[in-house]
Amino acid sequence: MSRVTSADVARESGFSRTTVSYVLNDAPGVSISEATRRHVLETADRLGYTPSAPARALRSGRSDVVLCVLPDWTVGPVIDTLIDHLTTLFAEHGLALLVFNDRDSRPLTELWRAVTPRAVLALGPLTDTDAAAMRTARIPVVGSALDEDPHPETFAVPQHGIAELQVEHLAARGHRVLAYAAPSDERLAAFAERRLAGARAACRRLGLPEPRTRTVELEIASAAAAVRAWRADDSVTGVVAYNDEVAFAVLAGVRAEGLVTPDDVAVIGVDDIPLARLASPALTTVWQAIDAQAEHLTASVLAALGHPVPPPRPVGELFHVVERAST
Amino acid sequence: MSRVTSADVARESGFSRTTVSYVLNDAPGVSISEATRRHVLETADRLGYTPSAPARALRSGRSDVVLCVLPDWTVGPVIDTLIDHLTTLFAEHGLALLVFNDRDSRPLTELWRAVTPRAVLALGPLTDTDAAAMRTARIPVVGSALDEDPHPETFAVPQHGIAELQVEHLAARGHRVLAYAAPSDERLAAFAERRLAGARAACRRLGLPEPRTRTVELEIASAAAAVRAWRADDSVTGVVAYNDEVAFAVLAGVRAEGLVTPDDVAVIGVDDIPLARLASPALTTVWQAIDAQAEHLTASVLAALGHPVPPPRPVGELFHVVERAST
DNA sequence: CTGAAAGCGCTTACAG
DNA sequence: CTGAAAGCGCTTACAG
Repeated sequence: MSRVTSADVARESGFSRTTVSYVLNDAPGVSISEATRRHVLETADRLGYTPSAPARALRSGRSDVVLCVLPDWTVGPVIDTLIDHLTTLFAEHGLALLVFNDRDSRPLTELWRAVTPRAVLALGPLTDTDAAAMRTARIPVVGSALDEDPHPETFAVPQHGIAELQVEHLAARGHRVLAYAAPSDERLAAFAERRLAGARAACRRLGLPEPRTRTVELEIASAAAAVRAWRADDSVTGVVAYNDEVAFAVLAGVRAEGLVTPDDVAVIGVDDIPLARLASPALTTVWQAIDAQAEHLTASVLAALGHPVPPPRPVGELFHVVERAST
Repeated sequence: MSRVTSADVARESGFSRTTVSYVLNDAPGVSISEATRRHVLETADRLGYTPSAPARALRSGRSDVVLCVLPDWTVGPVIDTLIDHLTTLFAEHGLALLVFNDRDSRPLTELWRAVTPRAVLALGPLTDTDAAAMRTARIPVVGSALDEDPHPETFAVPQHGIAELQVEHLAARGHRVLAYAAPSDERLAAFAERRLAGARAACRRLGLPEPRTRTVELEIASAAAAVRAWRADDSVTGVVAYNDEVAFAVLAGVRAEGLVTPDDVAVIGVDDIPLARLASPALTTVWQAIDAQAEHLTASVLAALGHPVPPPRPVGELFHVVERAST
C-alpha cells in the first residue's frame, strides 16, 4: 500500500508512462486525443495519484518554493502583513512562499539545503557563509529591504525617509526641539540607525537642533525617565518614536510624568498598528505601503529568476502620516 | 559548471561513491580508515559539495521538514512566539519548521506536495480535501490546539479555561455583572466561541448572571457604543475581553464615555502582549505558557512520526492572571 | 574496508 | 499519437 506513482496510473489506464506524463503536465506541443486525456485523468484521480515533488525536483533541478528568511527581529504586525502579501503574489506565479524564522540556534544552511528553494528572499542580513553557499548552489538570493547597496533590481524601503516624514510633521506643528526614542531591542538596531540618520538629516535641513536620542524600553519606568530627561535638559516638546510600540511607551511615560500629550509633549510613531488609534490619546503615526513593498520584493525575486516581469508600477507613495490626537 | 555531486567527490578523491556516501553520512556499522575519511571530507569541502535534498528525499522517501500551516487569523505576537519555540524545538530533533500562511486564495495542496513535509502541524482547521489528501500521502497531520476531539497524543489549549480565569478574577474583585467583549474578526470566531463558553460556565458556577456579550471592533466608536449599552442596560462593571487588543478597544471606549477604569468599568484581556503594561491604565491580562504549548505540540508531532519521545513534562501552569491597574 | 549495480519517481528526447 | 530508455543524485544491499 505504498505511494501511487505515475507508473501505476500508466499501468492502470493502459497507456505508457510517457503519455500519462504528457497528459498530467499538459505538455506543450503534444496533442493527445481527448478520450485518452480523460481516461488518464480519471484514472489518476481514482487512484489518488500525487506527483512526487522530490522526483520532480530531482528531474528538473528546481523546486517551486521561495524561501523567505525572517531575521531575528520582533516580528510585528507589519511583517505579518508583508508576508501575507508576498505569499499571495508568489502564488500567482506558481511559487510557494515558505517562511523560516532565522535564529542563531539553528543553522540556516541545513534548512535551505533540505528545501532547495528556487530562490531565497532574505528580509534580514545573511551570514557570509550562508550567502556564499547559496551562491555556490546557484540559488538566487534577493537581499533585504535594508541593503545599503542593493542589487539594481532590489527594492529597498528608504528607512530614513520615514523618519524625515516624522520630523517634518512635528516641525510643521511648530515643534523645535525634538527627541528620538530608539528601541531597546538590539535586533532593531540596523533599522533604528537608518531612521535616526533620517531624523538627523531632516532636522538639519529644517534648521532644528540635533534630535535628542534616548533608548526607550517598553516599560513605563524607562519611558518616564526618558521623558523626564528630555524635558529637564532640553525642553523637548516633540518625540519621534522608532515605531508605534515605542510610541506607546513614550505616551505612558508622558502620563507617568504628569504631563499631557500633545500639549506638553507630542508623539509620532511608525507602522499604524491596529492599536494605534486606540492609544490614549490616539497615536499619530506613519503608515507604510506594505502592498507596494511586497510587489517590489516579489518583482525582484522574479527578475532574479529570469521571469519576464512587467516593470513594477511606479512606487508612488510609500508612506504617509496618519494624523491623530497625539500631535 | 553545474552542481557538484557525490560522484564528483568520488572521482576527485579516488574512492568509490559508496565509500564517499559512507563517510559523508557517518554510516553506522561501517568502519572507514581515518585517512580515507579525512581525504573524502577534505575533497568534498574543497569542491563545495552540497548533497541534493530532492535526491535524498526521493531515495529515502522522506524530507526533514515539518510544515506548519497557519490559519487565517490575525497572527499576533503570541503566535510569533509559539512559532519561535516550535522552530527551536524541532531543530533539536533535526527537523526544520517551515511556516505557511494559509489563505483562501492559494491551495494548500500544491504547497505541501511541493515540500513533501515529514509531518504537518496544522494550527488551524484544514480543508477536508487537504486532510484526506495528506492522509493518502501518508503524511502525519497533527491537529490544532482547537480540536474538540484531538488525537490522544495531541495537546489542546483549553480555551475555555482562559475565560474562566478571567471571570474568576473579576468576581474575586467583587464584580457581579460582567460583559464579554468578542472580537469582530470572523477568523477568530472559533476561539471566541470556546472562550465565551468558558466565561458562561464560570459565571454560572459562581452564581453570576450570564455575561453580556457584544462584538467590539478595534475602533473607539464601536467600543464606546458597547460600553454605553453595557452600562445603560445592565450596569456592567467588569469586562472580559477576548484578548488584549479587544481590551485596548474597551479601555478606549470607557475613556470615550467619560468613565474611569477600573472604578467604573474593570477590564481584563488575554495574551499579555508587550503593550499591555503600557495601556492606560496598565492592562490586567492572562499570560499563557507558550513554551509549554510549543513543547506539547512538538511532542505530538514527534510521537506521530514514531520518534521515541520522552513523555512531555507535566503541563503545570498553562496560564495565570497578570494583575495590573485595569481591574 | 571497497566497488558495481539497482532503484527511488519523474520527464523528455528519440524512435516509431 | 505512443513506447522504450536514459538519467537527475542519492543510498544501500550485495558481493568481493
